[in-house]
Amino acid sequence: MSTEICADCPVRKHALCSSLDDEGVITFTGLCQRRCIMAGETVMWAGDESRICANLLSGVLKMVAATADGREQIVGLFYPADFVGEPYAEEHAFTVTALTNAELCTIQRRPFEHFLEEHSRMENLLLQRTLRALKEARRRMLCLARLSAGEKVAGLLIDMAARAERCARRSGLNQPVTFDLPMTRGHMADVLGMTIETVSRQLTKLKGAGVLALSGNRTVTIKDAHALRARAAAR
Amino acid sequence: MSTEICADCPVRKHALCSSLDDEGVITFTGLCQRRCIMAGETVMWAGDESRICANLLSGVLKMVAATADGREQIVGLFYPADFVGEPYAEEHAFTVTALTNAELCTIQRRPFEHFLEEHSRMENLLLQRTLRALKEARRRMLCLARLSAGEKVAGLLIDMAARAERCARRSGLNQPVTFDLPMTRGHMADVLGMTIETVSRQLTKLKGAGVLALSGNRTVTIKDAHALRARAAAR
DNA sequence: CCGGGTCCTTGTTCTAGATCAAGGCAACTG
DNA sequence: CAGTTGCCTTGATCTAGAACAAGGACCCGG
Repeated sequence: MSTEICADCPVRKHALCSSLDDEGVITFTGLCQRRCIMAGETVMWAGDESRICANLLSGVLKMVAATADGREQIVGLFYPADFVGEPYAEEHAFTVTALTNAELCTIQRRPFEHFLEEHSRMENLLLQRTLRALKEARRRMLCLARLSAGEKVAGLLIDMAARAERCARRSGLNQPVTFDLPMTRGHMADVLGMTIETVSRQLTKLKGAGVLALSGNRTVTIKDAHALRARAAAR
Repeated sequence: MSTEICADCPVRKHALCSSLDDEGVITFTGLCQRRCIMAGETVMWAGDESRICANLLSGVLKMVAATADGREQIVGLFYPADFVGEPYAEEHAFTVTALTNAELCTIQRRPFEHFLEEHSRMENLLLQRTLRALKEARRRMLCLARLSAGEKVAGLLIDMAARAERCARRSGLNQPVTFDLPMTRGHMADVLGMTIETVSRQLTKLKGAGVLALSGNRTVTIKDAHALRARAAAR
């Protein structure tokens, strides 16, 4: 019965849980609890005690670092099947907030750490994912520090298009030369370390150059992927 | 006999190996090989096959990300007892170069991964370190994207002073209100995502304000730690 | 159909920091 | 010890992008 919660899990093939055998899943499920989150709602607050971790089932979350005087930087985005939380940390270093409505499969941090000890395949998978996240974060450091506004925006569009494409594949759809941005201009600015205005201007420029078409605020069509890639330059 | 290599290991209490029991150490040592590196020498090249990992015994290394056209960003610094390398990755994403003469304890990547499988305490320690490195990288993203030149330099000085202090503690010395920068202005600029000139100007400004004293190019004395902290602002 | 959100675009001005340029100061080298 | 080299400082100028400001498009509730 406790496995039933997993029967309809949209990410059971991709989340951390994919490393578990049937018996492991049953134990794990017993420790988990599903939770729905509304867009804009915060899941973890920087400075709060780190009590829960979670697998993201659906929706998109942002992880935000902030200075004392309120400047903000998005330091990570989470998509379905991603693991969220800070095991082994006493308190959260960052605030995690939903960009869209979302669903989480949560687990208490301590029991989770304990579970890892006894399920080294999951521990190993988490290690591999953490290493990948670290690599990604380091790449982003180069982006934030050294790329121009144009390069940043082009790069982000490519990332988001790739993400959309993968999701489309998964759900069997096709051809996402057109896709919806999962975030506002403001969030794009927060990811790229720029202002809303500059993001907007760069998009307008890409549109003017015939690289993109924009319809509505969120829908983007990549008309010239080659040109877009050229503008992203980096790596 | 193979353990002898560890007998004089300067970091055996702090490196990944500290998670091993005697028998583990013996096995591990058999897989390791010490290697000396000259300042300026590169240990791993971005794009090359990821064949080795290492524990740093002495010296300081930098990890550099670069764009195709040569812009560079230091995305990580490694100090004694730190783990270097990219397990589970087919190729290196970043270039690792010695800032000072250094000594490494290297191990082939594949055998290392295999060893982790069988020594879950080490795997767990690596996981914890990787999580900490990730947190650190994310903090740095905020720094790179949102802090002013003055805040960046003040913050880096505080970090380096703290690092120097810890090393001094370890080796039994005291009072490192005065310490040596482990890097040139150019490296500081590469860490902070700015230019040499701006770093230099910020240091001159701090000196002028009586916060620091500079003697020679590398030696720094923090005269007013409180003021320095105030200038670092962030977090 | 109106009023007030929220989000986005566009124009103008301003500035932090990059870029360009010129020395200064040690430390080596022959 | 004159010359070279590497690293650092300081000054002058330039510019990408921030900051400020205004208005437009869309949506939703009454």
